[in-house]
Amino acid sequence: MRNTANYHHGNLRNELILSALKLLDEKGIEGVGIRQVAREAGVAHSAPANHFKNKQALYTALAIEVVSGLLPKLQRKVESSCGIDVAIHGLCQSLLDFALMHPNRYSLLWRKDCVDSDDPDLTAVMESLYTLLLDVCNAQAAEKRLDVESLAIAVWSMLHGYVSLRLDGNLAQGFDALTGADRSKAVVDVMLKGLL
Amino acid sequence: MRNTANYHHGNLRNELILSALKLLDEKGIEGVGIRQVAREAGVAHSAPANHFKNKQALYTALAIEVVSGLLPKLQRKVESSCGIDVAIHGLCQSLLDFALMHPNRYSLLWRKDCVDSDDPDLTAVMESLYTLLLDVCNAQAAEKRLDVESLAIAVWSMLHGYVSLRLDGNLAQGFDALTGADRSKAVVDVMLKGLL
DNA sequence: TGTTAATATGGACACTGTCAACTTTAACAG
DNA sequence: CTGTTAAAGTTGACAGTGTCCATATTAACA
Repeated sequence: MRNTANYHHGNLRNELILSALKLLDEKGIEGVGIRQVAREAGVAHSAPANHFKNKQALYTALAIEVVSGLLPKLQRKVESSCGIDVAIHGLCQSLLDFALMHPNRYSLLWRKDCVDSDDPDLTAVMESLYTLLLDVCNAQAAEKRLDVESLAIAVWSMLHGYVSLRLDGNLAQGFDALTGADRSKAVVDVMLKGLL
Repeated sequence: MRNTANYHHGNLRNELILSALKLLDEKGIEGVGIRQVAREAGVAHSAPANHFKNKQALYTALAIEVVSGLLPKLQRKVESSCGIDVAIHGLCQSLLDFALMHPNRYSLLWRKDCVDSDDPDLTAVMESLYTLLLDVCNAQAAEKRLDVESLAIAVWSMLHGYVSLRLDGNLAQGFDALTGADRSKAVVDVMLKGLL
């Protein structure tokens, strides 16, 4: 389970995921095919079949890898924030940063035509994400007498929507005409100020 | 340019788009291939090449068709609303209804890996959509002393985000715990109440 | 040391998008 | 009315894909 040079690779599954991640970052999900991943990893075109029964299974494992990399960053950000307002802002900003830095990784998470949404491991990490958001919204919801879930969904919708529009190129990166602030900061501010 | 039965079809381009639309509704964008569309229309696998130089070009024409069908509905809704608040709510609700009724059509519009975002005809209809939103936001923005664009982007982000999450199956269709209203209505209310 | 199961290989199959050569027909000039 | 031309349809081919199968190699273990 350690060597890399022989017939039996020993760690191919992980290496395939890393190759897939590289291809994802470089060319988007369309550039991640089973055969291409195999080429990138230097193995035969049919080797991945031993570790992923499907292309969908490969994509699912890739999505899990992405979320697993994102989750601790967000958790650290929330924990290091003092004050609930700061925590929400920090969470939103961190997710925005991640999405702009790794657009293809972020996009994959919502491609239900690629990923197996019913996979228990994937749903587990996704629920961790959602739980993180719920915790941050809890205090606010009580104070404002709102249903926690409705509030969380509202925050999550705003953020996800803005990120998606940015990534799809429908929004230019501009500046708020009144405040002069960077638009993404301005929009997040406008949205959160309204809700909180 | 009239007959449909002969070697020269006369109206194949439109018929191909209709076939593509049918396949899109039934199986999602993955089910819309050049050969499948040709089969659905009952022509040879290479006939579409005379009308669409690319698969991307076919998708782009399909997206234009979708937006062209959506746009007048929204315009009618806005015009028939008295009061700017009602207009915004109506616009949001109408778009939400459309997206939930034709999820695959809505999703296609944001698949920049499928569609040619630089196509002049597509950008034209998309800008019509955005202009509609800007108009509706204008009065509100002046009153609240906000940058029109930041406000419009915020509204648009919220709505698009919520719709996307719903369509991706990440949100169950539930009810607000406090008001008992349908969740989608509750969330739209929460978001708009905050902003307006 | 011999057996077994895991894992990698190469070949095959149906399917795809795209291209090229060909056929049919509509449109139009004379 | 006729002959030419270009548009619009056809078939055939090609490389690339995901998936399955039989085979070969080797790690683990009795």
